[in-house]
Amino acid sequence: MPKETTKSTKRKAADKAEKAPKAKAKKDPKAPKRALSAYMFFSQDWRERIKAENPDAGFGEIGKLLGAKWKELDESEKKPYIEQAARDKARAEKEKTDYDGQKADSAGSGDGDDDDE
DNA sequence: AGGGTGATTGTTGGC
DNA sequence: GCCAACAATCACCCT
Repeated sequence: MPKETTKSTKRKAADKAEKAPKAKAKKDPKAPKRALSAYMFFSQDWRERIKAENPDAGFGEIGKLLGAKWKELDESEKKPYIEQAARDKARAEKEKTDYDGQKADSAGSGDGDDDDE
């Protein structure tokens, strides 16, 4: 039942251990990237507060503290962050839309082929 | 129609 | 430049 909450999929740590010897994994050549998550906006706003209250807090502290606060916040508190996330999502959406469109446009022409190998 | 997978996002701080 | 916990996400593609 691989569908936990944390530490499960996104574990690039173990993946990075694999390290491609030469075959560079390329899902999408110009991957339009995804969108940010509420956490990103939340952290941007809280990071200063966290450090303000924990100037000694390094990464782990801030990370855990941040997440703890995040869950402490109410939906209304996260709402503004979620809204931003939603905004970014729409942005990423258009990104892919255009990416898909431009991709289909150059499809066949074989021009925009970024081969860095 | 449903499943789950992976990829991505941002913070800090040291080497 | 990269990596690490912390969290969300959710678009992506396949069977």
